[in-house]
Amino acid sequence: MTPEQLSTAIVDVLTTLSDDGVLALPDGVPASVTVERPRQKGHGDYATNVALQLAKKAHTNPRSLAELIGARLTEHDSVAGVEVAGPGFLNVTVSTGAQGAVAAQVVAAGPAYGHTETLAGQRINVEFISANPTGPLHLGHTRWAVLGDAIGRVLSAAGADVTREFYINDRGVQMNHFAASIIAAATGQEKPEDGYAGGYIDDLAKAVGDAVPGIFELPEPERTAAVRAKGYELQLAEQQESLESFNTHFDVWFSELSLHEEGQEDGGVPHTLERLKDLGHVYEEGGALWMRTTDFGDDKDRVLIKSDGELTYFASDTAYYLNKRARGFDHCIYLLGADHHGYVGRLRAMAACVGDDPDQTLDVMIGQLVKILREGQEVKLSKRAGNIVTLTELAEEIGVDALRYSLARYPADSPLTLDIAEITKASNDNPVYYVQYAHARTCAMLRNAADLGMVLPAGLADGSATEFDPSLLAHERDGELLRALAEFPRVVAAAAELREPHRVARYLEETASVFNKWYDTKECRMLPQGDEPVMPANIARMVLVVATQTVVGNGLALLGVSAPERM
RNA sequence: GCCCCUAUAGCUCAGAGGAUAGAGCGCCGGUUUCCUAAACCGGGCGUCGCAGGUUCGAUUCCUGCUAGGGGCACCA
Repeated sequence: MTPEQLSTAIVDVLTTLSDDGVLALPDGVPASVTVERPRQKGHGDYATNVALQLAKKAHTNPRSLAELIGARLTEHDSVAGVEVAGPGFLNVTVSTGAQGAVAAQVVAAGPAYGHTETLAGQRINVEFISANPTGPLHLGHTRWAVLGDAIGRVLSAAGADVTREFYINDRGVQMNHFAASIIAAATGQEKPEDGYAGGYIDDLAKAVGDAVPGIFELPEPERTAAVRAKGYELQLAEQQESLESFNTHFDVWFSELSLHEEGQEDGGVPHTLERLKDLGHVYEEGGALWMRTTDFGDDKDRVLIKSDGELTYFASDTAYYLNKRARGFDHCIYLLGADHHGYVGRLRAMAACVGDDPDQTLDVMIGQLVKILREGQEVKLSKRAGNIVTLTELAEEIGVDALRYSLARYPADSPLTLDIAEITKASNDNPVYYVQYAHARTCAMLRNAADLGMVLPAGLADGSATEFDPSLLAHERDGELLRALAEFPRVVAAAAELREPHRVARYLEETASVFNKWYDTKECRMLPQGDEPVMPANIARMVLVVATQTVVGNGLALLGVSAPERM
């Protein structure tokens, strides 16, 4: 019996009581009730506060209501006992067989276990990183790479239709600075004011020259245009490769420039400006075109076209938003760094200006910045040469799994300090290895089981597995592990709804710990010892181990971290 | 001045309004004729920043303060 099934059982009891006229609920029977794992041993396998919640509405006191519900709930086949405790909690003990059956449910679901339909029907666009294609991705992008990717995976697992999108800022003066910097490096000139520096520019200059011989000898403005195009191409490819090798995948690489091209209907910049004018939210002042975002809570109005005729970044942003909406997305998630939090107000106002309710369609997540310690010293990021910490370097130094996991286990709004020494430690001190080890351990056990000729019972999916007796998982440790595994779908659903993938990581650490304790319990040995024959209890525990392997493997997959079979 | 985030054990941090607030690290001590000891067991650590409020119940929600970080462009 999973917590969801228990919740349903309690709702059924409430419905019965209500139908029988024993209980009067003015607002009707709730669709679901809260079922949680009590922190305290002795408070049952599961507890519900339903009586505390409903007592006032039902004009009774919590304890009497709890007694009433408890009496009926006890009759349920899967419920072994119910106690009323404290101010009116119901502490429920699940029957051994019903609890053990969870293992079969997990194994039957396999890679789909943990997936739900809680966000089914939602089309969600997750935009993250969205760096300028003028340099390598660095530490500042790495956290969003991990979180955005994991949020995408978790949303998909909750049934949403997800598109992960990278917005390429390939338009604007920075692209010309970029080209000028490459040309300066190639021709041995001083780097220009506002230019880009760093060793990667020298490398890029060489690569551009190799790719297009004679490119630096072209006359202007052909030279700048050609260098800009080739440099952009190479730099974008470098970003894409580094993300691919970081196990971070995008469905769409969206060019800002494309918003300005001919033929863009919905979401094209000219079209967007027309639409805004029609909607009456723009005005001219001082030779510039403004959007009246203050009508919708922004601090000040924002410029769309500068007095020199140049379009602002905000004009592209607005067009891009409309473009996403025109592509059918109900929710647009933006992951931005804390240094961009000032954008939240204008993005929301902009959505309101075009007739949307930002509470419904916009989800701007502001992530706090990451500090990194090397040998106890903060690594200072600087745009000056040599002081850039790139995603690729970090992944090489720390390892993709350890880096991803270390960033994924904290909520986005928590400021974060990563100590390189700590997260590169290949030991149980390091949560990533602790979790991966639990997975590797299940694999080792199952290899041994296979050697002994143990096979997983057939028919686990439809409950016809006669060789699996769930009531043999009767040890206290069996119950703890089963309840941990039963939690997984709720954790994934919560992670998706709250856009908090760190919940998956924390859950995995907890589950790995419960599994290791189970493993060290003599009474719960999965393999027969010596020349003992394989008993039904060994088979039952084997199902439990496969279930654990499934959950840990599925959970790591949601974080984009590998689940090794050996370590 | 205005806005956002944060404040929980010595350190790094979890903690969808629930019962006696947790984990890891660090410190001390133990466990292996037994499926991977990258594991497990034991030992102590707290005015949940401060003050009000909502609630049967607040570390959690609201308000005000205090402290730290970040942000307030016709930049990209």
